[in-house]
Amino acid sequence: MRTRSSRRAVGLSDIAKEVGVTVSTASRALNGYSDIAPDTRQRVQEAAAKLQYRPSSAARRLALGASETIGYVLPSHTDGQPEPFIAEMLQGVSQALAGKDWDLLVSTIPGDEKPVETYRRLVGSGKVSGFILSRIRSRDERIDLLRELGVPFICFGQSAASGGYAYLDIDNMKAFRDAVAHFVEFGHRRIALISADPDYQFAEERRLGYLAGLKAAGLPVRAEYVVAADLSPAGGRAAIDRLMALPEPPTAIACITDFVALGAMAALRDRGAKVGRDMSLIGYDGLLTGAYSEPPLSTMAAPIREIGVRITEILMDIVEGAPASDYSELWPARFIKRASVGPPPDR
Amino acid sequence: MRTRSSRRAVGLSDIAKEVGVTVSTASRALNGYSDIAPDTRQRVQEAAAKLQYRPSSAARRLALGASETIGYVLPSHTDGQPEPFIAEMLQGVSQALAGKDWDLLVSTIPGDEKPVETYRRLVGSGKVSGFILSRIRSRDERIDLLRELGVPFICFGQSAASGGYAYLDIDNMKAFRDAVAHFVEFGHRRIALISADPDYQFAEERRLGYLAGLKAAGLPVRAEYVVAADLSPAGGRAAIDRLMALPEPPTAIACITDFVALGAMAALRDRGAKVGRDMSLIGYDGLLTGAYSEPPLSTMAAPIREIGVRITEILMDIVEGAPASDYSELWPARFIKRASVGPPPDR
DNA sequence: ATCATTACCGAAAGCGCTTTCGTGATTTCG
DNA sequence: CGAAATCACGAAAGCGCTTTCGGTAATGAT
Repeated sequence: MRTRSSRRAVGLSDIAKEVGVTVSTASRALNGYSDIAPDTRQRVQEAAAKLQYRPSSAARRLALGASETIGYVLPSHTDGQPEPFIAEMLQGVSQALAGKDWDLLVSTIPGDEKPVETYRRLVGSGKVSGFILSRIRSRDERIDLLRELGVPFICFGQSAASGGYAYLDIDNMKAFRDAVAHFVEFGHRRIALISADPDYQFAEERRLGYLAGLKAAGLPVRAEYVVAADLSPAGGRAAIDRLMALPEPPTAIACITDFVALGAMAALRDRGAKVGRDMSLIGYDGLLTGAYSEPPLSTMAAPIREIGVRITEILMDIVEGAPASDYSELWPARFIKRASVGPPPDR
Repeated sequence: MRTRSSRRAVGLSDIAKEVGVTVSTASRALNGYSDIAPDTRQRVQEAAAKLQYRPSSAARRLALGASETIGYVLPSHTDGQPEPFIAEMLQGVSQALAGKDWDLLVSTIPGDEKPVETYRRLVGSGKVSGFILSRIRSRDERIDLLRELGVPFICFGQSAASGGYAYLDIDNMKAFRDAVAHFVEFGHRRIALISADPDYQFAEERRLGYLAGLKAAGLPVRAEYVVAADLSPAGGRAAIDRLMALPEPPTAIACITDFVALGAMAALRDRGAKVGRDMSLIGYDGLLTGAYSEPPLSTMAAPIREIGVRITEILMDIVEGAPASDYSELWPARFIKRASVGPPPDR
């Protein structure tokens, strides 16, 4: 039997007693009110430090009516494994939060619940005072809901809906325009795109970028060169099957995601095609594992972690009253050249 | 100017009013007290459902003195990217939590803070009522701290410290014994291990398993065949450099982690060695990307997500009073045979 | 020296819920 | 039929903090 810490957590009353003031004075001293004598404030602060005082977050939240926590609902992965960018994102988010002593609440959508219900529940119980949304859909009902509820949120990515909300996005169009341009530089003319459900706004933007790239190069658009895939390696595999079954297969493929590109690469290998020679590939995300594939995967990299940090800073501003519409940032993707791109094979 | 939902969140008083009882009755009705007339209870529940009542979590926590949230502190990755298993783990954890309406609080260790301080802070403010610990060290001060504080926790992995705490672990020893046995079956006799900081208990266990495997096969132990690496692809690369510089390099290598194995694979490729023919490799984790490397990586897979679920269930039990020492589970890793293992090259 | 400020702190209410206690109404039993 | 037991609910305190309000003492102005 261990001595179950019988000592209750130190509360405001403890430090008040220590200093010889009331809790209200102690509270105001700690919270920077001006009607506190400098000397008193000092003594309160010292006592707090000495006694290792940590305000009860529940009490604080109840009194304040604010939860000081931001929520992130994990995207329900279609495939077996969650997308790799999540952990990195969370790292950035919690890093930004730690500085202000806010919390990050991570949740999933229970199988028997509609997505919006999860958000509604979290808001209703006052657990969360702001959300980070990712994997935005062109018409995203989460945005509608949170707007209606008046709950602050920020999107990693944009929706097609009219503005008035905060977002931070990678310039998807430019990224894929650049990817195509890169292929073109190598002499490719039959360039395909493995995309995803066009309901994902980022997929749509990347497709637009792809089209813009073709146009800039004076290349024709071939409808059969754009295939939608699941956001997983398996999706990439399936897409390759379709693309290679074409009478005139492409010689280069821009992939919606590194994860997808990895699957595409494996499928090509199975078919005996050597990536970087028989087929060129560019992915998107900048996954570390992409650097270790064979061949290493060229990619448009997004600084997910930094995005997590920044997006969180913005969200905290909004929760504290800043107008959401003031915030919209578009960051460039960074092209990482590796060996998965080469000239088109000679006929 | 949107109509900032002026309607306050519906509270217990609202449903009490609706039904015509007091809040105390409503509360007891909702919480299953027996001194409530069945009819009254019914009406209260209906009103709660109708008004979409969600108890204020802050108020509840304050009154209850329990936070009903479990904490997970992200391991501070040495390398650039966080380890892939994290997202999957979190998925499992939050899934298990969702059922009981508990929360998952994710945090990081601020750069200027010692790890234990982060835990202490979270406990002190009453934000967390139990922790999930991963990447356990043989002498892990987090364990000491939480024990001293009397805070429930469960380890994914074991520490060398004496028992009395709950853990769930993969049978690391067996996994690596099996890996070696697998190599031996193929005729390998020069088998190496890329390990990690032996202060990680799992690294030590895997090393022990490796040694047991050698012994079972009557193979000699060669100290130079065991090298420690950073838990990243770069770590794998560096390890290969050391191993291949040996006068008599191994023909097979068990890798502490798939992530590490991927780096090793790339390094071998750079050296012109073909994995599966010139060198055999087995990893650990069962990462999806391992299936898409070239060649696909054989691995000892751990069902991370399920582990997350189970570990959370156990932790909740403990928080609710179950004795921690009752819980210790050892799960087997599942061997996934892919193409990275072949017979040793002929001399 | 008197009155209006200003500086500083205590008292107290309240955040929304849980839980103990007590009480009137109803039932049970000798 | 009266006393004891049971039932169903209301009243009220309390969780630990924040914040408004008021009051006393020290300061300034005249």
